[in-house]
Amino acid sequence: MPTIDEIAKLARVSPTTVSKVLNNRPYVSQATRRRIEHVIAETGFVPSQWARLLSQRRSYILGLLIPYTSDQLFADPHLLEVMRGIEAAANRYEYNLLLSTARAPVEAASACTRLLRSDVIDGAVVVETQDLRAFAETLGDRPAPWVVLGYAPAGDVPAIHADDYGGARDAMHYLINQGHRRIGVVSSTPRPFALDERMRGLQDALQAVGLALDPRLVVLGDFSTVSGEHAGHTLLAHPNPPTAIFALNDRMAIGVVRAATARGMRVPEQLSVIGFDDIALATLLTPQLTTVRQPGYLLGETAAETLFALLDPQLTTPSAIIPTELIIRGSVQPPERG
Amino acid sequence: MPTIDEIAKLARVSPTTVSKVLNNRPYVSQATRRRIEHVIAETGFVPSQWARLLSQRRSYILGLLIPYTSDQLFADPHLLEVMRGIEAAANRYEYNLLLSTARAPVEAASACTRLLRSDVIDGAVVVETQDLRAFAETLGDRPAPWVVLGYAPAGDVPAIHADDYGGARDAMHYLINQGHRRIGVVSSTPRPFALDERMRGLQDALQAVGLALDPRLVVLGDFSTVSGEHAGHTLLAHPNPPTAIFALNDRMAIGVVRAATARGMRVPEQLSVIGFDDIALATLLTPQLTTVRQPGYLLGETAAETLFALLDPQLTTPSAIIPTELIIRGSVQPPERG
DNA sequence: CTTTTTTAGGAAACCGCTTCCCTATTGATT
DNA sequence: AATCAATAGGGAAGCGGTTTCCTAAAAAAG
Repeated sequence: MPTIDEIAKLARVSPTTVSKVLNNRPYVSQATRRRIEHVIAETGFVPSQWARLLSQRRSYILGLLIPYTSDQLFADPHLLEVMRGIEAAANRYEYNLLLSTARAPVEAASACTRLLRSDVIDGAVVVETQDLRAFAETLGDRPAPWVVLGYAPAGDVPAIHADDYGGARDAMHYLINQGHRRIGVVSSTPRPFALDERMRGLQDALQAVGLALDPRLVVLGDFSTVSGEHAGHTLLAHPNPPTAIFALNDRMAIGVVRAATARGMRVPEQLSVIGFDDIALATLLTPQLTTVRQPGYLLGETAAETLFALLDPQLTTPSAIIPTELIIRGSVQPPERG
Repeated sequence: MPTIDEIAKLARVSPTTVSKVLNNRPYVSQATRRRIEHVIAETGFVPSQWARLLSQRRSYILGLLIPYTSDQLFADPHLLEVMRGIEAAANRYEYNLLLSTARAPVEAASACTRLLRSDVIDGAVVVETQDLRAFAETLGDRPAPWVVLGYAPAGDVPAIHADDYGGARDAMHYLINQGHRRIGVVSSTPRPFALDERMRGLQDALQAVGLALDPRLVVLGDFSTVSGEHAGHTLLAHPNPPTAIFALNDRMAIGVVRAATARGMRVPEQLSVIGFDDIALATLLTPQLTTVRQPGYLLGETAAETLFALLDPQLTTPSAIIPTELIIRGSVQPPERG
């Protein structure tokens, strides 16, 4: 690989002049510029990023720090959708994406910390995790700017998340309006802030009509389809089973549907199911899943845009809440008269 | 962010000695080492990657060059599975993954070329693309080592791919054994090498029993579900429609099933459908899709491992062919007597 | 007790590019 | 014709580490 000095020598100019050409700066004559460009094309010279960045202090690399194991990441269609949004935005700014996942949940924080303290990336989108608060504190002096995708641990870092509260409230409201009174909930543990918000939203919807959540009808999963299936069985085995189940994400909702089917129950005739996220799979089921749409692409895009704004010191970047939308499809109907 | 000089000053030593400590080199006394380590911990110092790499010539960043638009990437479950494998392997070697997709198909090659010629990444896994041959030629002198995921354009770059030929041959063989004689094929355009191989495999299976592919029963899609749906309609509208359809990837197979259903046909009773890839969705359909499993995770993992071996100059790394497996589920059965 | 080897540590060059600042030439202004 | 501004280009000092080479002190060998 040639260096700028060799190019300079070949073009019979100084490295300074070559640098000017490389960076489109003025004060180079047409003739010289052309000569240098010709040599560059000839040799296939690509300036060293490292060296360039050492002096320029920009790597044009955006970190995407996902404190999960890669298995968890790739199993989550919603998160992938978010990633797609981030990718698109990064692309628009000619940034590359550096993906960092954790080998084990434990070491997630330290890997993120290292990256944010280092100068490899110009900034990062950090996906919310349990110990984000502790994480934020270990960051120290002057980390690269970052944005959290989820709920912020401290006040000073912008947080981008969907309107989990409103979405869950609307969904529950819809179930109530359809006539359901015994409603099961599949939540999860450990519970990120987003799920707290969803729980709060659905409880408020219940309270608004004088109902309350029966704690025996709340079962915990871990976001996966199989955990939803287990949860479904648990709920349906109840002596007085619910007529509707609200799973706090779509994958678990699919599990619930599967559990119901396995028990010979028909959805939505004998059991209404509602999910959260609106992943692509939701429309491929029969019946198609009624759910709350959380626009993953937009979330990712907004997070990245917020970060890019942050890279420009004079801009202030606010947190953002992305609206959700109730998508009514075929998995909910009024309960049968028993 | 502190620099090595400041650390040196604080620890009352020279930068050289600090560097020794940072890189675990000998010739530093216990006392001095401890003192320096203490200062480093105190200040939260993280050495600059850029600077370090300028002299060390390793970035510990692996490129994943996917010459598609990010939309195409994230729409392809098989490719995501491959990515998961690469991620896992990279993680094992403490490498980070730099994801580079193309904004437009056209500029894919140039972006890849730039990255491979630059020193940002230590090496790359390049997903096969149409113009890979031309691409390989523009690489010039001494690009970073790379591995192609798919079929190699030239002899000297290792290529990792599944046994597309054998998989397609086995699938077709199975259809024939089930008694099918009029078999439709949904291929694609532009056609990567992998699809050539699949076509070759299925044609050989037909020839082995004295049959030939009816060119009127070959329809082209573009890998997407909707294109499969179109293809399905086209094939089924044929005056003498096929009794089985072999879609050369699962997404198109799903489209075919959808088309059949829309026309009031039952799968597999009136139409057998077989796919290729075995994406997760294949088991969620009713009927579950019979398909050829292409182990995406293993493919990705193998590609990454091959690349890491390549990074070590004394090792030679061969290409690899990953076996496929026919997964028999519910979407194929013998044709009805007409 | 001298001589040789090993250990501990530092000075300075270097990695490849950018940038600040300086000089010489050309063109525009008066 | 003299003055001033703009243009073209280069020298050299960083950026933040690593590495080579050197010296002095301590340990081992004779």
